[in-house]
Amino acid sequence: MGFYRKFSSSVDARQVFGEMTKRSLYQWNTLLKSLSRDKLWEDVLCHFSQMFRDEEKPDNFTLPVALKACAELREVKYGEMIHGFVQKDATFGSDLYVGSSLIDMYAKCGKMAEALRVFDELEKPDIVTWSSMVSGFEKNGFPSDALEFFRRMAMAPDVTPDRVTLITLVSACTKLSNSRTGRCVHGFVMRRGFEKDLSLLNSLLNCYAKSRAFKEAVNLFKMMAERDVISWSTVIACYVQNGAATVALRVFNEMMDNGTEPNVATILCVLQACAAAHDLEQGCKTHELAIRKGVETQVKVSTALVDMYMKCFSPEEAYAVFSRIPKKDVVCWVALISGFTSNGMAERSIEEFSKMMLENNTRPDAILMVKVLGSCSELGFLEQAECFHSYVIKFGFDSNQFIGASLVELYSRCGSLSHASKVFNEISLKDTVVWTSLITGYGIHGKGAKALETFDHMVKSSEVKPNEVTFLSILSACSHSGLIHDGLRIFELMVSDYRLVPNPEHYAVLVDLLGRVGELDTAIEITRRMPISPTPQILGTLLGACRIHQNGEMAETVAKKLFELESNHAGYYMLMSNMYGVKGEWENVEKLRNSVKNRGIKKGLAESLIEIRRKVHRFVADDNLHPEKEKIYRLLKQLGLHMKEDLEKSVYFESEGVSLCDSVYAEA
DNA sequence: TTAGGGTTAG
Repeated sequence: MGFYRKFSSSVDARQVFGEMTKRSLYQWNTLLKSLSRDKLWEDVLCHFSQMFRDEEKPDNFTLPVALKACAELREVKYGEMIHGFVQKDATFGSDLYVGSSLIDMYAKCGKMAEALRVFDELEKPDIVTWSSMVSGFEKNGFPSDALEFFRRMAMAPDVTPDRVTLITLVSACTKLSNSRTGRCVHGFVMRRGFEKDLSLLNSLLNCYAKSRAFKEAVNLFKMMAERDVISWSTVIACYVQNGAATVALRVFNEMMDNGTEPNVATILCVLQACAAAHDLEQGCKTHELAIRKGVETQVKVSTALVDMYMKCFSPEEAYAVFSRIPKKDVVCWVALISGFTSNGMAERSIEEFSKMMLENNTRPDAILMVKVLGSCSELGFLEQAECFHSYVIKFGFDSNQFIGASLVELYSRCGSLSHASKVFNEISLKDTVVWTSLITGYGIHGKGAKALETFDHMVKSSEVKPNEVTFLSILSACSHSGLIHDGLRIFELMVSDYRLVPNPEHYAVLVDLLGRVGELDTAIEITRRMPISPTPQILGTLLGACRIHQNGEMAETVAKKLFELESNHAGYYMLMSNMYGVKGEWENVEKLRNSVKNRGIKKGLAESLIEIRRKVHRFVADDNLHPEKEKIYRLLKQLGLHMKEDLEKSVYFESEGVSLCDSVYAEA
């Protein structure tokens, strides 16, 4: 047996090797293999160099191991040296093991031209060398070249793709979001007898999920004979990404009943589902699961928990998790800061941001800055906006388009359209988001004509195209300024010229536009004729319009439908109750309020509370409306309790910012 | 007696 034996670790191998006085080539190879098995790449190269010094000539077994180490360490210079050695010796020229290792080394070091040169010199490449090329293109960000190379391979004689090739290919399709090719590969997989290959099917599942082939993903999952934790997690994430968070949670429970043990990745996507479904109960259960598995303080898990608690309207629980994170990164700060803002606590966001800057061990990035500017814009203090603007310039973020757009939005929300348009004009490369921000700014200040002018300018003088959000902004601007004909024209433009499919929000704005000017019949007609079924948001808007124009009969019809769809949104009940109130139908008011109480509607109340807070903030932020904003703002700090105690009254005044603020002011 | 390519949930 001699030196050869299966070492349980490279430590044993090295020890035995060290004690030897004379080493054969085979013994060198065994040692190198053993080191590579333990991923001790530096040691591999170190011993490989030693081998040269001992004048032992490496053979076709040694070279792949050394090249693998170069690939893993991205040591292209060393790899090139080995390549030089290979070229001097004709015996290596036709060796496919050496060839594929060279290709892989160059590919991993990002040198695809060199990899291709090696490949082209091979007389008869086999499946592994072909696959190495496909994988190289895929890894270096050229997925379409990977597909092209695969096509070349399919034409070559004597090579048949195996499971590794197919997995690489599916990965390329995923990167291209190309579910069509994914489907072809799927067909091939089934025909060639790979239909039971779990990793391959999981890759396909992921490809469908990522390339918006929702139905295909679900169908594939349903017909899989075997599923592992990856299959389940992929499909759960797929449901979440397609807006079906409740289904995602159901699938998760099915997975647990099935006896599949969840892991960190599962926990992460389930937390996302809880956040999207605002399901605090399931969220807490998942939190317990994370604790039991000992992964709660992993920064990704904690971040997902912070996000979940924030989206479930529990900012203090979120903060508790956040404060336990041992190594905070910029992403978890983003979750905290944006979470406070969306809970109507923008001031807290700014405080936390200051803390982060003081701690001085996390560098803000562009995303964080966008969030902070967003928090600032919720508060609406011009001086603070200017301060953050100078910060943005100081740290060199001002060339970022997203930040540019946020600044435009910030200044317009602070009531300074002149600052907003100044920032806008200074942005050299204006993308759709930047244009949209300015249009939105004009819209929220009731400057519909300016918004239309900007929109026209965007369409005529720039190369960027308006998208769904731009249309939502411009439609909303028209609605707020009562520009009904322009609004209808724009809606038509969106559908016929830009071929954009209106989403429920667009229909809601359209209904709002018509509702505001009393065109209730037309609004109803539109909800009947639109290709989607009416959402609570659309019906809610319609109900709001009925209230403005005091059309009780229509309101009751709409409300009936609305309550069927959304039975626990307190705001809609309050809207209806308000209508009855105005007409003095107190019996109906009482009936509705009781039904709210009996249903134990809480989440809806929390949502309304946040909405109200936002509205008050915005109202207070507006310079023109209130010169004493600082004073009121201090009072608003104590708002939480006041609002909760007097919630119904607050909701009652929801759309009249002035009355609401006055009532808060008076109370305090 | 020893050697080469791969992926997937977040």
